Amino acid sequence: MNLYQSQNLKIQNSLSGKKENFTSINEGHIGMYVCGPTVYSNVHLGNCRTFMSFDMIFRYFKHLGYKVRYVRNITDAGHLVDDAEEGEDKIAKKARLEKLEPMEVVQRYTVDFHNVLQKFNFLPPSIEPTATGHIIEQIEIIKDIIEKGFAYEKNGSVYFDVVKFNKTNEYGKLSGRKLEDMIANTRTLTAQDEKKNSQDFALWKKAEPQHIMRWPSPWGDGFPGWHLECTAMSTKYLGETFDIHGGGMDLKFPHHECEIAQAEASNGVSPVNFWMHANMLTLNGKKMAKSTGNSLLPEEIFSGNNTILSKAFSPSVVRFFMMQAHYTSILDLSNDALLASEKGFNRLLDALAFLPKLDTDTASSFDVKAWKQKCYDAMNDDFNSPILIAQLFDAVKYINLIKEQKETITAEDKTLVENTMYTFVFDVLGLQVKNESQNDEGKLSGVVELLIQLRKQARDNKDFATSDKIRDELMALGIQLKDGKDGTTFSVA
RNA sequence: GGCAUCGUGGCCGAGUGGCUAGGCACAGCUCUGCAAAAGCUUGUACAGCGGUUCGAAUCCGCUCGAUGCCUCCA
Repeated sequence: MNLYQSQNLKIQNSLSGKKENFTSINEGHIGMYVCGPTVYSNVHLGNCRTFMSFDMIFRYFKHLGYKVRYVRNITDAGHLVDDAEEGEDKIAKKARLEKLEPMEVVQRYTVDFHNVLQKFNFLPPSIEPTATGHIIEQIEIIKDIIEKGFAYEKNGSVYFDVVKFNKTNEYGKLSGRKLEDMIANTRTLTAQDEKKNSQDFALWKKAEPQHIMRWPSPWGDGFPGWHLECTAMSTKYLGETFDIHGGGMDLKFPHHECEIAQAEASNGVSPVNFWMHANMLTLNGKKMAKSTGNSLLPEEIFSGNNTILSKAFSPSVVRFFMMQAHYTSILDLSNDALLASEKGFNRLLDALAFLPKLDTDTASSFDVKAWKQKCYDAMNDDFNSPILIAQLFDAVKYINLIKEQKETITAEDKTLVENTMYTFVFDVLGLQVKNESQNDEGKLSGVVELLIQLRKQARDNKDFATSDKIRDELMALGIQLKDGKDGTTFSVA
């Protein structure tokens, strides 16, 4: 029996606005699609939060015993920048500025993206398809939508007829918008002469002569519209209707709304059972976005090379910080919050490291089985990682009290606590024990151990002047000695 | 302007019609030669005003404030 059969998982569905019991379309299997990054610059921390939320979700599904096909695309075809730069997409623009081929830009930032995700300990998705690798599929969908009467061609471009679609379907059901309101409130744009209606969106865009990224199509040379790639790739790899579609909150409208329209127009069925949206990471109370410059790169946090934070933070600390908030809540990044997370995370790791050394007893003074289920209950309630972490700290307290001999644990329960802690901390939350480079650390610890011995001799001889000198001078070098019952340890700041 | 979300103790951040979230900081205690570190213990908060209710921080209304989307964006 698989775990998922005994755990009652609920998921907040953006489509209904409610928390719903989760069942997959095919027993034991889950198809999940998450909108990936546009690779025209370095991935920033805000992007990472969304992917991290879904990484945690992916990990929990796997832990529950589901076979998951997790598809996360790479958008490498670029989108239009704005009307002032009609016909030139983001990737082509950047390429010109940097004197690079568009695919060179794509390659550079795809590599950067993967590097960052690896540092954050992300599991790779099952399939990571690219938009440019699925031009044929996208063209086929456009042809299909035109055939079904929901799109029209104009001057080499193809547009989706939202007004017509809305007569038989409901455009705006995901974002809670009404088409009439949208039309009434649209700002007048300059270059929408080709569109029948302001809310129509491009499925295919004619390429101007200087446009580098271009493909032949039945409507002439051009490139696919903004929303089509996700429909093409999700349908290809997960089917016409699949279990979960995720992405950032900011993609809800228009991107995901358009995806629904395209899929329904083409396949006649609603594409997704559960729409999940991860909320924004803010910096100084504002959304992080590359376009406004209000952003932090992961590398800047790991290195401490930035003007916002007082020190460097490891990927696991950042990950722990993010996991302390629910994925549907806005999370504000600050130095104080990261410092607090770092301390808390270290306390968790310390307890975890001590766990195997605990003495066991004939009885447990703590209901370990009930605690374990509480951990599952937290995750089953729409992946509530902050509650899970609160439960983990309950175990930390318990472990520490056993250490102080104020609580007891049986050998069997100890194993259960160990397994459960490891499962949730490492497998589900994806946290890692800080990995210090072995070579230099080895030498350093040899030297410090020697000084610790000398200090102990001095202390035994009540030569506190010498012992304090060793302690204080090391502290000044950023090496802190920690006196415990079982001797002295140290940590490097 | 339209749509939506949110406003929780010093800070971060869960939750929710009656029952201690948790982390960090602060304080007290234990430990210590003194410290530091570590551990334990404690803290009673839910923007404002009105309403519903036996009971609301939680539901409803209004006000104020913040944010997101409406244009590429995780």
